[in-house]
Amino acid sequence: MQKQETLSKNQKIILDLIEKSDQPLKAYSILFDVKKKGINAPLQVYRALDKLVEIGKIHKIESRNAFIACKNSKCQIAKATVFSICESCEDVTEIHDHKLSEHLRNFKDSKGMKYNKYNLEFFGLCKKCI
Amino acid sequence: MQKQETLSKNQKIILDLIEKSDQPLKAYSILFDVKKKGINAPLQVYRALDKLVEIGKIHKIESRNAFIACKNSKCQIAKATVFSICESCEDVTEIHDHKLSEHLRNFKDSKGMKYNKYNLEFFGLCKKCI
DNA sequence: TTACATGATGTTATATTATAACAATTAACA
DNA sequence: TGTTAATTGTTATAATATAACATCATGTAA
Ligand SMILES: [Zn+2]
Ligand SMILES: [Zn+2]
Ligand SMILES: [Zn+2]
Ligand SMILES: [Zn+2]
Repeated sequence: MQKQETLSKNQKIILDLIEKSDQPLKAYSILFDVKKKGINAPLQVYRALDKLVEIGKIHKIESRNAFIACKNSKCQIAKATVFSICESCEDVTEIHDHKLSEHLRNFKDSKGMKYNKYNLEFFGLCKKCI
Repeated sequence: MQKQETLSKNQKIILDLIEKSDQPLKAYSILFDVKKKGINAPLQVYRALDKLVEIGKIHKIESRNAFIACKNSKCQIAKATVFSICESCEDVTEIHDHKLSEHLRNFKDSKGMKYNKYNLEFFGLCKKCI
């Protein structure tokens, strides 16, 4: 079987929903919303989420246990992500900063570890909440 | 009442345990271990963990839902953390890299957000697991 | 010293997030 | 066409985390 190019039915339903939201969605809120489309169990949601994360269509915001669509065509693989998170209104934005990415991509620690992925989350207050 | 300087009984018990481990511990594994010391409920553990995180004695590894002691006297406040995580053996190390910290501390996004905290997790394979 | 405020504790119950295990179906492909 | 891998559906359960309430201890101030 060749590598999947098209999304499956459940994957499409769930990606659509996440893409329509500009903010991260939680798994059980997704579940609630897709029940009308015949997706009834948490596992169906988590399986689709896993796949979508794997192929880089969405990212997981680890500190929030929530999922947001990737709007950057460049990060087709979710291996290098940077987010800013407002601790007041919980607004989340994916950051694409070339200089920062370079710096992180080139980072070498003192232990000779080989990195293939990173996730950076900045916390603070957005303009509206300052 | 002035700001607390000494840790409470439960906080001490739980910090001791985490400091004895060089690897992150999960809340319910902590709970299991401290039952012999009279801590019986998850909430007692989570309350101590919250406090210890707040004062910078421990850090939460967000992608693993686990807690590790801070061994750096400088990061008394858990506001700027960098970790390397081996995806094979799950070994976690806190990274203190001056240049990287500077870069992250000085990072300004295009939206004018005011940051007071960040957390960066690198994933890969450690020397033993390559 | 009495009242008050704050922080910590103990306890029961419950909410939230995520996976195990198994059976059935669908889609690519040799 | 038979084989394999991916996906789906379903039930149950594991793992992570918080709500709500009562009590106790300690520092501050009238
Ligand atoms: Zn992205
Ligand atoms: Zn905000
Ligand atoms: Zn630290
Ligand atoms: Zn390793």
